[in-house]
Amino acid sequence: MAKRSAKPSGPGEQGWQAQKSAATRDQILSAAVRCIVELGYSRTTTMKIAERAGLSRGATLHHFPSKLDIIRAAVDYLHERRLRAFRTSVMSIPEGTDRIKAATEAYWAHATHPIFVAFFELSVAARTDRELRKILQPAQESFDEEWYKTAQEVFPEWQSDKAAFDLALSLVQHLMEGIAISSMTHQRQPDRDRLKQYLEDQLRALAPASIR
Amino acid sequence: MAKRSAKPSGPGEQGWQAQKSAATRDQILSAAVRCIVELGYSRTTTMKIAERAGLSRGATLHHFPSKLDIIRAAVDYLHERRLRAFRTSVMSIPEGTDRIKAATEAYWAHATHPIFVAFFELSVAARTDRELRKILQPAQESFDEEWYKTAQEVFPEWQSDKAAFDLALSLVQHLMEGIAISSMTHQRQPDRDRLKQYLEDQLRALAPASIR
DNA sequence: ATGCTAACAAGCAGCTTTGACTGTTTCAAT
DNA sequence: ATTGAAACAGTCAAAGCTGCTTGTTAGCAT
Repeated sequence: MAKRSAKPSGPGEQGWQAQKSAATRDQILSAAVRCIVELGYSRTTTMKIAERAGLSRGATLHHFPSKLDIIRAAVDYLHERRLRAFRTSVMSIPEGTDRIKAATEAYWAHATHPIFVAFFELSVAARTDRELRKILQPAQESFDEEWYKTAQEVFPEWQSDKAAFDLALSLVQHLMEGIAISSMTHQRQPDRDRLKQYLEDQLRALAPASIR
Repeated sequence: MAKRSAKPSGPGEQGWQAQKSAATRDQILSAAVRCIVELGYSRTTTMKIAERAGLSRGATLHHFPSKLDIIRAAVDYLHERRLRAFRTSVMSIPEGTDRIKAATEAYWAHATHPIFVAFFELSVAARTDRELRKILQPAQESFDEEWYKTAQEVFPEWQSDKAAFDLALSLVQHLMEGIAISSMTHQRQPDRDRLKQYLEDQLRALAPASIR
């Protein structure tokens, strides 16, 4: 076998083992998320996760001693990525463009992303699973806060009419998620685009004139 | 033991056994629905169902040879009651009243009813369970049709503007269900009443002047 | 009254999943 | 080089769930 770099551990770098370990951890969590999306939460087993991660079941159990530990880590993993994806997509809205259209598109992209599907699966399972709910709740609340703050940053001049702003956010959130969930469970939804267009129009009506 | 009526089986009546059997069937299905609502679909087992129905597991397996048979029957059971509840609540709207308010209240009552919760649980499970989806799909489609027809009957003069009518129905359905689902998973939703009021206002804007 | 059948009860075998335990290889420090 | 620890792999017992099969009671027809 080829000898690797003799230097064991630089200041910022980590050793081979730690690096490999982190990579494997990510593989496991990624596999767990894929399982949740493809099989649903209840059919997600440690074996299926290991299989998709290309590891033995013993290996995954080495990194995460119990199934719930995987889920716990997967929630953090999902939360981080959801926040990042959402923030970057919203923040990348150019100055002069139609912010309302861009923001609704951003939320729609979020609500149809596999990450959202995974969160949704977990949320539904958490309804009847106290342990899971305890794990999930902080992430949900954190995301809600963050998305509210982000919206405030994108529409600073809307803060003059806080009631309308809050209503608009609620409307976006619940309607978008209603449509997205409906498109997950029922497979057809003929009015999706029309509803999205309608939502945009209504948001414009709620927004101050300066946003239009 | 007291002798029961010697007449074995009148034309419309059924014998003791058949009557008892039907009652037990209903107990089982009712227990199954309670399980789905309280435990979620995946944690609903034949043992838990039997326990809640006050029967042995063997007895339930006598009436429904497999678990999926119970689910199949439970879907029909739910579908029937959902339709009946929805129809009666909508049809009982008095002539002179605010039909839009009454109809939205009716849909809200439907979306927060345990029957809807059960259907929702099943829908989510069906996303990743082909067998269950095959069972559920007809009931879903049937309900969608029925609720569309019912709405047409309640608002006959709205049929002049079919596009607006369809949009309004989609809006009600997706927004209401979005709110309802959100209130199942997240436990708080401060803007629920405000959103409901907003929805009503928007429906009035979509409706022809004759409805107001 | 006497079979016959339906309504239940109870136990058993097989499968799946989980967590723990044991063994093996690879890395890193002395 | 050797020793210790971490990263894996594989096996095992325990528990839960399902469906089948056998046994018991109660209604129904002849």
